[in-house]
Amino acid sequence: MTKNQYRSNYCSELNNLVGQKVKLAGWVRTKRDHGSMIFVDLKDKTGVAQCIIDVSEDNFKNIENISLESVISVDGLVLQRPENAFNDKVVSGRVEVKIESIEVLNSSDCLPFAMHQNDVGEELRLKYRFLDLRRDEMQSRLHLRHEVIKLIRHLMESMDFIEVQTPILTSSSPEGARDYVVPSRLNPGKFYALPQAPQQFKQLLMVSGLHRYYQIAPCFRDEDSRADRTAGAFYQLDLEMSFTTQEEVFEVLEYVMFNVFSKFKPEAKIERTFVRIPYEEAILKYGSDKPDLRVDLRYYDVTDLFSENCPKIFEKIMKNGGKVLLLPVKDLHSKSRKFFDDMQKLVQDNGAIGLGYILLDTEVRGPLAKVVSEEVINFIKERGDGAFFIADDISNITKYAPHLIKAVGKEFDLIDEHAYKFCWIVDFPMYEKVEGKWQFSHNPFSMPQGGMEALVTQDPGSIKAFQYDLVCNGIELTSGAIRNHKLEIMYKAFEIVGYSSEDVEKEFGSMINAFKYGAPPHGGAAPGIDRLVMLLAGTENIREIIPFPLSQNGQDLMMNAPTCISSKHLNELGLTVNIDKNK
RNA sequence: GGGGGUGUAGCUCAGUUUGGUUAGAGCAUCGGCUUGUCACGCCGGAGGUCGCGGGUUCGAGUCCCGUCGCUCUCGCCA
Repeated sequence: MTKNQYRSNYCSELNNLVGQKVKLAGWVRTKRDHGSMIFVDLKDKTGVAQCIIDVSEDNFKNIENISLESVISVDGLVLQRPENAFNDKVVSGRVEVKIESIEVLNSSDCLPFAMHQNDVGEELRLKYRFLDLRRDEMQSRLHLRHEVIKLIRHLMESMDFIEVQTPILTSSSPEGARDYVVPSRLNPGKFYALPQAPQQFKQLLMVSGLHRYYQIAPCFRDEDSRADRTAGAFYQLDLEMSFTTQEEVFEVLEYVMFNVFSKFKPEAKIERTFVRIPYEEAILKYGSDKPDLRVDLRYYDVTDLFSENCPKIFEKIMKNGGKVLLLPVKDLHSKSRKFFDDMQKLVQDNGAIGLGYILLDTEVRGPLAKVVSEEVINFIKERGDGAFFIADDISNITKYAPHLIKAVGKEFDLIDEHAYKFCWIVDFPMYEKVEGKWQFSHNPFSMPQGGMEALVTQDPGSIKAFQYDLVCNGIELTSGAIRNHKLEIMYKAFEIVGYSSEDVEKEFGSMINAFKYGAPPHGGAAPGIDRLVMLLAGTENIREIIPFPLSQNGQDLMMNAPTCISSKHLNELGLTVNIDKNK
């Protein structure tokens, strides 16, 4: 502890200083006025110290008017409290400071909300974020975020990764999310884009001969926000390795996640290595490529059991290549009609046509009882005493199947709320068909499994990529890939989605050019830092662990961003604003 | 861009279903009392453009239309 003009000690280190003079500085958290004597709880970074003002002494006239959250510095004597006044809820609760002199360093206006209040509306909290962050709960979130990032840096450096800063002003790229753009004064009419991720830069660093790169990198995507997706900027642990394999990337991230969760969630006892689930299997078992493995339920693909004796209602779906999935549930027959109606409504609200179910108790009951075969009944019997059926296109099933599995899991108490269940989703399809045209289903720079031969000989829909996600509790924490570092394979891969080599060179010129000069095989991933901290903090929305988040509409309610700029400013940039101001 | 929720005192909310006296409560604030409290306590006062604009009505916090903020969500997020 270095003494300075403001303090000699912190509030939580007074227990062994009885009889000594100290100087403390901090915020007036609460005041308790007993007439001739006032208790002041002084709060600093370490905690709270109770200070006493004896108002009968002349030098404290009017001091009872000192407002809450004012910043003060006090000189005083540390005293043992009377035994009946111990407060063991506070570290320094057995001592107190008798104030001898007090200096108001900055007084506070009347507060917009009380510091102990934890039901303040988010709008007000964002407007007064500096006060909101002063609350204990938010302080601990700031500290958690710092500790997580500090540990990550340590872990990455222990594995020979070096941190490199990449540009914030870069060029717009055609694929992906909407860009945030910044007008260029020196190049009127032209715009920078803020990077959606340092994707191309980190690949270029691999070409530069960097062995292992990482960065706590800001990423900017101009898309609508969600509870787990903030507007504006978010942060990734961006990493890339040369001469690497998918397995090696997994090892690195399993090491990071294991250490981070072991430190901050030791009671969760997470696995040292994570289960791998091929994309197709995840979709059929959980209806999702980000399954929440805490829920002890799964679907079964029973399409084949319906190939003969197909009930009429499933006929059309199956003819068009749809699937029939079965969700067996124990004790399902005990549920009321209302529960089934609720589930029906849930899936329909999320795009399902309907929801079938069968109950097996003394007899076979339910809307599908009459139409399914003995074989199906037996299949259910082995796994429960009832089951839900969904029959639909796979692309549609993924919209509601995860909701159903979660709701049923909740109803039957089959969710281990305190667990952290990780899995790798692997073998993502390279392409998907959208409105009759092939598109990259993920990152266009991923290496197709099977390389050039696969691109030339296989149906695009059957080609898998070295593309993987790391999922925890139904949240996509990481996306990554082994990259395509061979130009001829790149051109071919783009050709399938309708890009000529000229198009590719035009859109991704810098990377294409670099790949002509000795690009090593490389790959990496990018875990979302905010989502990781959110998981560790257990908050309902991601803004709780972001110091200064934007609102859902992308506004900073404290700084009043974004704002209009002056016409002089616009002229300098060669811009005219073309919106109806009256609107 | 679509759908849902929400907006009343500085804060958290009641009142809106069924239009009708001066729009209430708790906390905070202000004044008074108070020497062992610790989110101290007791007494009293002040505090309102019911988000904003328009309409219906003798009369609107309440009904209708429009609009804005916040939020959840679908689309979107290679």
